[in-house]
Amino acid sequence: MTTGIGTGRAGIGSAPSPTTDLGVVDGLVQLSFLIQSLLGRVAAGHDVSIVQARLLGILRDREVGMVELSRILDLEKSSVTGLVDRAERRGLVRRIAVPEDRRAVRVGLTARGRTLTAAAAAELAASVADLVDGLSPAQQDRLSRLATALVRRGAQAG
Amino acid sequence: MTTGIGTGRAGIGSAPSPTTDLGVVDGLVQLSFLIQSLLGRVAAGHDVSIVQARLLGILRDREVGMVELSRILDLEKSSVTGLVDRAERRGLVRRIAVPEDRRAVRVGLTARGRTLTAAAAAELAASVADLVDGLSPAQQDRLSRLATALVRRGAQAG
DNA sequence: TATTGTTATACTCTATAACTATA
DNA sequence: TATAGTTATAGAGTATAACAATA
Repeated sequence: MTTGIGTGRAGIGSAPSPTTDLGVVDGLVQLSFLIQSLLGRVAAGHDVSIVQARLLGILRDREVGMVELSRILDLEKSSVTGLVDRAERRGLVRRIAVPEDRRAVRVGLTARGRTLTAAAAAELAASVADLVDGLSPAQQDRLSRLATALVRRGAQAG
Repeated sequence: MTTGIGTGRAGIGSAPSPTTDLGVVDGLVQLSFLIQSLLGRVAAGHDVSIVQARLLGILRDREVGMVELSRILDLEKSSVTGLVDRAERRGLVRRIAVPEDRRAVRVGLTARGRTLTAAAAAELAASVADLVDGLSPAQQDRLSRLATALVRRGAQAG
């Protein structure tokens, strides 16, 4: 990967032999870039950015208000306004008025957005599956558990 | 995390009990967002973006030409020009002429860039270490090996 | 001709500050 | 007053296309 980020104890500069373990810090950091790269390619194949893909993914099974979107995406409200504007302009999402609160809107997928999201999710799954298919089923299972544990812990810590 | 990205088989919508395994696809995707989030916070603490931090990390132990940077970062040459321009304007990197090839430049860290990079790398290491400190040493070791294997495979597949 | 790098242009993404409308 | 959301503005990040200089 040669991302160059991490502690550098096992970076590309220092004898990158195939048997050198990266360590947990560099390993996780470089793995995150690799997964983001896969995600970026899948998204680009549908002419959307990673952020747009993330927005679509969030909306897959629910309609979400702007404030909640900004919390989930960790973005300012105004950034979400622009994000949704651009997605709406491209016919992927729509703003839906909330009868009970006339200040609020909920954002939901259009039919086109739903189609794109389903296709991209399937491609991403295939792409990641391809990445891990060199691991044994037991290793894949361990990896899945470890990733799940970290994600849960990360969700707590914020 | 509720990133919403992945297959959705174990997404936030479907009974997010603490015992549900995310599966290897969603687990890796959500983990990648978590790590990137940690990285983004560390970088932001030094007033740089993730991309800028990545650039600095690459330059930690070598000087690199623009074309090679664009290959490593997977960006167009013109994007790298802008990236290096901004980093240079902030005194973090400098362009160094190459005597043997008067078209070329090599980009290297300034003293200030080096200081920032060392501090940020240490903070990132601490941040990731904190994330994984709930895992047993054996689990951390397994995780490190699995991440390393995937990164190596990803580097091959491109 | 090929390679290295920059410039011009146009978009997306993001934050800050100020604003409107509704609660 | 507080909340939901937008607008205005400025800057970072990115790609495409065209370019200059050197190999």
